[in-house]
Amino acid sequence: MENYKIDDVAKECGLTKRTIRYYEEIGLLFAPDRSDGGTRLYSRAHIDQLKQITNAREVLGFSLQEMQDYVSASNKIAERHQGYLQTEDRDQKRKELLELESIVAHQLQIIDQKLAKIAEVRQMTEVRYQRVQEALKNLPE
Amino acid sequence: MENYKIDDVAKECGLTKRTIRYYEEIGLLFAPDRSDGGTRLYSRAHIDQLKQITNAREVLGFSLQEMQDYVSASNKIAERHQGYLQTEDRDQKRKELLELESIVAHQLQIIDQKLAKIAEVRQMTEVRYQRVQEALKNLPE
DNA sequence: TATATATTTAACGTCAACGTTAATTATATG
DNA sequence: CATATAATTAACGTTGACGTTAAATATATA
Repeated sequence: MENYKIDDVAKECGLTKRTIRYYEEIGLLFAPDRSDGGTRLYSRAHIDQLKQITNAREVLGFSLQEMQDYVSASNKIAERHQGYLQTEDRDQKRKELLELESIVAHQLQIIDQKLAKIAEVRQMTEVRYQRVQEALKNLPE
Repeated sequence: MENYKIDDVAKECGLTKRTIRYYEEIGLLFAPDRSDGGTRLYSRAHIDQLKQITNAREVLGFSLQEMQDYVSASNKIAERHQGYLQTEDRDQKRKELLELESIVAHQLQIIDQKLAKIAEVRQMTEVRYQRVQEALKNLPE
């Protein structure tokens, strides 16, 4: 299992080292293991998660605060799916799942709104592009 | 032709008055006519343009600086399309049009990248949603 | 026309999301 | 193993995008 140092992660994810430490500081990113000397050692899972975070942030336009909720929800779902957290009582479990369902449903709703809006903007931009093309065609030689 | 005051515009566009003045200040919005007393009087065109700006900004994730370039290009195209700016020489005209073409083509490219990314994020979110649904179904009564 | 409400400019304040710097310690390399 | 390069924490700095306040007009309304 390979290890990556912070600069490797930064380059692969297109972020700065400061940003990565900052994300860890505010609890957006899992703290990685450390070497004996204290150097952060990342795994591929960290890199993948970081990429997902920046991707989601970019398309959703969320603040880092909002991203924490987003990430928190998806982590809970991942944990559950891997078989952890199976010890609580039924009512508690159901309640938590229903809350997760509502959160993720809301996220889907936001995403779909974004999709609709971006389609609209694309349409308007496309029209502009065609106008420029037309103007170029109509230019006398 | 109706006139709107800044608070009407703010409400319809979902912005604050400060934001609208700020956009005008940095040249993102055309300065509207004023009453004799100095009160800003907006037309429907202003409102429509402002809505387009906020829409595009939201989906593209542009900074206000980047939006200026975006708006500047679309304004040039609109002017041209309405028959202004027809007096320069052919080479100059062609050069400008080619530059506009490149700018708008780039915008389309960015939009399509966004669309691809958002589709990816939607897919992952959808998977999470299904997992929650599944977990709810598998809950013993 | 008096008065309440809204608008204007100017200036300073704020907050998120990092950037930058410095001093210190780790790790890699000839 | 010496030394160059990289990582760490801590702290202060910066920047974009407005918020807020104040003092002076303008506009709307009883």
